[in-house]
Amino acid sequence: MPPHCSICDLREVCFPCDLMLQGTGHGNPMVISDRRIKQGETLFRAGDDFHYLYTVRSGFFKTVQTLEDGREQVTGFQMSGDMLGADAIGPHFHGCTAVALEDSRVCAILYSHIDSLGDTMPELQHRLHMAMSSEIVREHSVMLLLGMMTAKERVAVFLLNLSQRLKARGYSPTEFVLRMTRRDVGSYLGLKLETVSRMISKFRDDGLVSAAQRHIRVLDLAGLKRCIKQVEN
Amino acid sequence: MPPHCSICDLREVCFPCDLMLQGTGHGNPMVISDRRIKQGETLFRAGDDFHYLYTVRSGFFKTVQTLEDGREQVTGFQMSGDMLGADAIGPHFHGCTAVALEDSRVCAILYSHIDSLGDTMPELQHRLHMAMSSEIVREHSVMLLLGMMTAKERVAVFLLNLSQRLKARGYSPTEFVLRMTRRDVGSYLGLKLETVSRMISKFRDDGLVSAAQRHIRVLDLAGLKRCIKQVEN
DNA sequence: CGTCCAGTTGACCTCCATCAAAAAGTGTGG
DNA sequence: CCACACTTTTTGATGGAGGTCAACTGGACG
Repeated sequence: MPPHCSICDLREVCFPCDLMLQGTGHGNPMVISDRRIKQGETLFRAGDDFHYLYTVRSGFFKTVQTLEDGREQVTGFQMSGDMLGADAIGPHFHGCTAVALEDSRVCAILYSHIDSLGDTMPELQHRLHMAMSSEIVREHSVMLLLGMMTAKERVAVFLLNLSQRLKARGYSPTEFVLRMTRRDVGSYLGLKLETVSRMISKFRDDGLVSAAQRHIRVLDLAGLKRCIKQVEN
Repeated sequence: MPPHCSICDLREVCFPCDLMLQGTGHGNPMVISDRRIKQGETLFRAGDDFHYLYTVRSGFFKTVQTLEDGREQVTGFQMSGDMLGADAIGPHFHGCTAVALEDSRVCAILYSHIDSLGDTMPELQHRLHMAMSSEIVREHSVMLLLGMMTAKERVAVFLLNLSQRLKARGYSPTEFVLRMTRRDVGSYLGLKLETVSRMISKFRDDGLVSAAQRHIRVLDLAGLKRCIKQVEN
């Protein structure tokens, strides 16, 4: 497993950072880096035993939660630096399925080692806390979105958030390709795919974005932001 | 601060359990137990500096998240044993406000000590992970509720979930008093208070519950469960 | 006893879901 | 390279679940 954290592009955003370099001393390397997942394949499935936390090295994932009756919802989209699998620490098995939306690479970190390494690497523990806490914060904002926002606002928030995250990773915040279908976007936002399509068309008609299928160009960032918060409650 | 974890009723559900007994060795007690919060008062407010994680000893809280434009949503209800404040670990300040819905008591645990105590108490770290992970799981299920369920299903899920949690704490699962207003319930479920009221009235008309204001008696648990999953998607 | 807030219920309306059809894109095998 | 099948996206027409507005009821409390 060639690439180690010290030379990883994600040192700044990946939660274990380069703390893992020295391994565990148990004879096993703590990080399995550069596991590859092809587009459409799963990193883990709901119900799988929990052993590893993952961080995305490159590529794009969605996590899907399923209800007993078969209904399912996308609970998140993960890109480079994002953590996957933390919801499995409590129950000891994965509650959602992680699907690669393009060919991707991940690092896998053996959780049992993180959990028992507080003594030698207190900083590592703290970073895991930070990552999990951030996930809770993110989910609170999704709850606000799902509970309080109109369809137009939801799609605007989605695009702005994606733009923001791409920018933070050095990509263009104004021109990008969606890796997920309208159905996935709708599922994440609590909308039907037709509604997502309509809202994007509306943004196009209003001159806020230019959109051809999954290729999005944001023309008026401020205008998109103005689409939010125009509802009173 | 008289009551210590070893004699606490919540040993089984409270995440730090009785691991805290010995204090930190820094001269400060690690746990401030039995802090009292009166009905209507806040334990912390959005924007407050983060120092303590809390667990509810007795009473009932709601957490409220606010959007820039003033819209706000209830993101959770917490009862004995539940943790409060974990969303502040990452940002170092609280993102939501915790309001006591009845006179309540909490334990406060100094986070900086948890964070630096991995060496002496690895089990404590793991329990914090578990608690945070469980919160993520819970929020995933709320996302499903907000994104996929009808008003009737949401209210049924809410009542069943409350019943379940009360039962786990030794209270009657079929007869209880809501500590929150219809507006709070609606905010949590992404519904208007009138809709919540209508759904409860409907359950009453269907003989599933008897409800007089906040006093709820569940008459047909199985019937309530059947209200869920009758939607196809 | 009057005030105030929470809760209930009704009438109406709006936003988004649903259903449908066509267009555009993608992949596969001949 | 093209034909064909299949998926994704767009757009229109219609309907329904839940929001909005309003009136009324009933406890709680001074």
